[in-house]
Amino acid sequence: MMQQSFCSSSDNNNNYYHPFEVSEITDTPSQQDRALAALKNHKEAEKRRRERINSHLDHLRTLLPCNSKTDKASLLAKVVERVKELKQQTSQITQLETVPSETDEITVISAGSDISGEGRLIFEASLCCEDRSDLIPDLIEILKSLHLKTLKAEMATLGGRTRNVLVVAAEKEHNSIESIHFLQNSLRSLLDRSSGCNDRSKRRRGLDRRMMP
Amino acid sequence: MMQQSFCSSSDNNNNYYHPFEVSEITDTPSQQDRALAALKNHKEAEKRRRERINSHLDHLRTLLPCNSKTDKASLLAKVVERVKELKQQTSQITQLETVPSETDEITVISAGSDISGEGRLIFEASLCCEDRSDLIPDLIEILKSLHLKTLKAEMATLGGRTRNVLVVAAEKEHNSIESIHFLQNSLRSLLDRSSGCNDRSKRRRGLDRRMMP
DNA sequence: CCACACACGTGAACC
DNA sequence: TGGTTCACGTGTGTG
Repeated sequence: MMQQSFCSSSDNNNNYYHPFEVSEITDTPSQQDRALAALKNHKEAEKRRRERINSHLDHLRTLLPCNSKTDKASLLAKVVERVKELKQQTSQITQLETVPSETDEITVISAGSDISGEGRLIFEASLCCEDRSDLIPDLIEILKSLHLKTLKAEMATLGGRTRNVLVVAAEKEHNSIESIHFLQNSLRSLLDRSSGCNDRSKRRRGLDRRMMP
Repeated sequence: MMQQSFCSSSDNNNNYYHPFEVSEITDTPSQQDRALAALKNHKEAEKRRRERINSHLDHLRTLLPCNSKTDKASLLAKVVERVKELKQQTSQITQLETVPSETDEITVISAGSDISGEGRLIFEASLCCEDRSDLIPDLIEILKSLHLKTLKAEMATLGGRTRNVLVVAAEKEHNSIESIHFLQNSLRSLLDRSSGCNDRSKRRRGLDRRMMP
């Protein structure tokens, strides 16, 4: 190790004051000094870089379920897993358009947009119809019967109409297309139950109101 | 530098037939062989280790909003931020007890349980009272007026009673204690508006029904 | 002794 | 040019 720094930087020859110390290289003393200083600089900069990286790694160790003795590689592997996991959990929990419209609507779409498909199937179901007090209980019953887990629910009411947007997760063992159709049909029957008791004469109660601004 | 590759891999001295090539070292030829093989092994193992770490770093690069040319250190800094952010987002989006009780209740608690206090203030507000159709719009109006962002809303109705559990976030510039009291008072007035029109004679409509099983 | 993981100093490459 | 980042081979410590 020592010979590295020796032969690379500290070699100096043709020193005017100590000509015998220098033998085979043709650098001037000033060139020597400069090279030496550069090497020292380089060494210190590299050390700072290592410290910066390691400090971030230590920080990550405190954020994950692992002690301070876990490998760098294992730690990074855990980090990768955790980021993927958290990303999937939160990717669908974002802004949705929840303002009720004047026309009844049912939409059920697959929302598994991220690449890592190792999680559950995620759907976004939207139901827009006249408001009624039993709507939510009925909706809950439907989700329960279909074994769907609600990750997020947004509800907005405006002028007697309501829009409910649900992000739901189905277990992996279920078929994606089937689950979508079941949910669509169930919501359709729910909407049919509501029709006939419309009350369009209600005045709008205010401006845009949404659960998640 | 050269002597590294020289003595490590490509050179093969310690030839039994040229013992004089080794002069000042006291190792026997077999010892030399073993040392050389060990060094080669070591070199290769270290390379594998580097590749393992870098492969995880590359994987992380694909998971974050950054190109493939970002620094290791900057990348790790981004990862730290992202994990903290996602952790906070999802730490509060977990199971909550949402079954309505027979007694009216209002609770507002600070839910900023994670150490990193650089995020928004997070509260969990729970309101349990008789169900009425205007409850949700009124609740939305309150959150809007207090500039609170709803991260999660759970609602359950059971036998004409309802429990709403909200996880809300307040901007950093607001005072934590003040926001809690404002929210508590607003919910109290909301509950007062409901009282007087109770309808306890309603039969329970079913068993436990909750939005998020 | 060997397998493993880490820090170090250095040359190369890129602005 | 100098400043910064990377890969490399090596020394060292721990199990």
